Amino acid sequence: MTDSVLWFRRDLRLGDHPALTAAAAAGTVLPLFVLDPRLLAGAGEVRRNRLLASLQALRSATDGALVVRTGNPVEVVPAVAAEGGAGSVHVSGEPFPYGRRRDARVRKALQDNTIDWVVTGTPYAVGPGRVVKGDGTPYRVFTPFSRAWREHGWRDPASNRSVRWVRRVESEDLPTADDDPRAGEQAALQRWAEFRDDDLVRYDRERDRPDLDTTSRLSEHLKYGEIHPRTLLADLVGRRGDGAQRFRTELCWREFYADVLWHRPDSAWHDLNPLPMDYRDPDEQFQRWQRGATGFPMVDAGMRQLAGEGWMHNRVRMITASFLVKHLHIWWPHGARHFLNLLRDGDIASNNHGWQWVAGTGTDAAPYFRIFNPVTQGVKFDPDGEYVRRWIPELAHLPGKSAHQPWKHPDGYVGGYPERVIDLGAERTEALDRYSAARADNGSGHH
DNA sequence: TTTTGAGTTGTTCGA
DNA sequence: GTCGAACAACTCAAA
Repeated sequence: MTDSVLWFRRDLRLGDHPALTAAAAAGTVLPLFVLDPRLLAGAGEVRRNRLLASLQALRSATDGALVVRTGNPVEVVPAVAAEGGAGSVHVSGEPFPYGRRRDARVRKALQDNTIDWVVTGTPYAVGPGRVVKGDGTPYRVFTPFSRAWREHGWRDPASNRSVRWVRRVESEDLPTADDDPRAGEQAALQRWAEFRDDDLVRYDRERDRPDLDTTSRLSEHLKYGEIHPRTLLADLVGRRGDGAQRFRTELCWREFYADVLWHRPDSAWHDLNPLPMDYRDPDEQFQRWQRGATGFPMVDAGMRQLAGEGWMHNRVRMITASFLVKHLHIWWPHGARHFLNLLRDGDIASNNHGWQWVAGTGTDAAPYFRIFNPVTQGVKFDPDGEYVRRWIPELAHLPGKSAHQPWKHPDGYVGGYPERVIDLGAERTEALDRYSAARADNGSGHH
C-alpha cells in the first residue's frame, strides 16, 4: 500500500526537499511528474529537452520509480493517487499565477476523492508573500525588500531521510532527448561547488563581463529546482567577501521578483505600472533582432548566444532588451515571450520583471532617459571584443574592440556582417519623445 | 500626517 | 582624455 504521492513540479531533486521529507515520514512514496501540455506549449525545443533530461536524472535517482504522465493535472493527479492507493498528495508550494490556479483545482479534485493535499516549502528561501512592510503591505522597491528579506532569515536545509519509493502505477516512457550533462541534481551540486570554489571570489568584479563568463550558471538549476536557494545560502554562511555578498544579493533578486509576481499575478504579462506608450508592431526589424542580424555586434552576439545555447549573459540580456524596447520601440512582452521560448532558465518572474525594468514599467522603474548604447556597452563590458567574435564569425577578422564598430573599419563588412538596421542616435531621440509623451498622457489620465 | 532621503545595472555634452 | 552636470519627476519606505 502506497502512503503518498509526491508530485514533482519545480523541485526536481531529492536533497533539501521539505515536501519529500514530509512525504517520506508518512510512509512509502510514489513519485509523479505530469507533462502538462498547457505549460509545454510556450516552451521551445531547447527548454522541452532540458526538462526531459532533468526528468531522466530524477528517474534514475528514484531507482526508476518516477511515474510520468501527460495530461491535465486536475485529472491526472487524482487518478494516479487513486490508482496507487495513496491517502495524500505532497507538493512544494507554487507561487506563480498558473501554478496557483492549477493547484487550487487539483486540491479541490482531491478533496472530492478524500485524498489529503499537503504543501511543504516553496522554491524560495523565503516564501513569496512572507516579507512585508511594517504595515503589512508588500515591498515594491528592491533595496528595502532585501534588507527585510535578510532579517527575515530562512530555515536550515531540510534533512534527508531514506525514502521507500514505490511504483505501482503505469508510467509513460520518457520521450528520448539528447543526453544533457548539465541537467539534474548532481550536475547542479557540481556546478555550485565549482562556482563556489573557483569563481565566487571574482564574482563581484567580473559578473558583468560576458567575455569572461564567470557567472554561476545556476539559473537553470534553480528554475527546475535541481538545487534549492536555501542550500546555497546555507553554504555561504560565514562568507563575508564581496563575491559572496553579491551572490546573495542576486539570489535575493530572484526572490524579490517572485514576491512581486505573487502579489500581482497580472504583472506577468501586463505593465506593473501602466505606461501609455506608443509601440510599433513586430516587423522585419523584430525578426532581425530575433536572429541576431541588427548590425550591432553586442546585440547580435547576445541573440545568437540565446538561440545557440539557450542562455544569455545577464548584462547582454539588458542590452538586447533595451535595444528592442528603446531603439526598435517594440512592446516588452514580444521580447519577453521570445526569451521564454528559448531560455533554459526561463522563469516568468525574473524574465518578465527584468523586461519590465528595462521598459520602465516595473519595480524601481528606470529613468526613461537611461537608454543603453549597445556600442558603448560592448566596449565597456567586452573590451577586447572576444565575446562578439565568439558568436559572430563574420567579425572574426576584426581585432580587439574594433569588432564592436565594423562600420569604422575599412574591412568591416568583408565577412558578410549585416549593415545597421537603424540610426542609434535618431532612435534614441525617438524613444525619449515617446516616453515623455507617455508620461504626459499618464499625468492627464489620472486627473 | 508630514517630511525626508533614496531609488541595480546610463549617456551625452561641454568645460 | 577626464570629469561633473544635466537629463525629471515620482514613488516608496521609514522616521
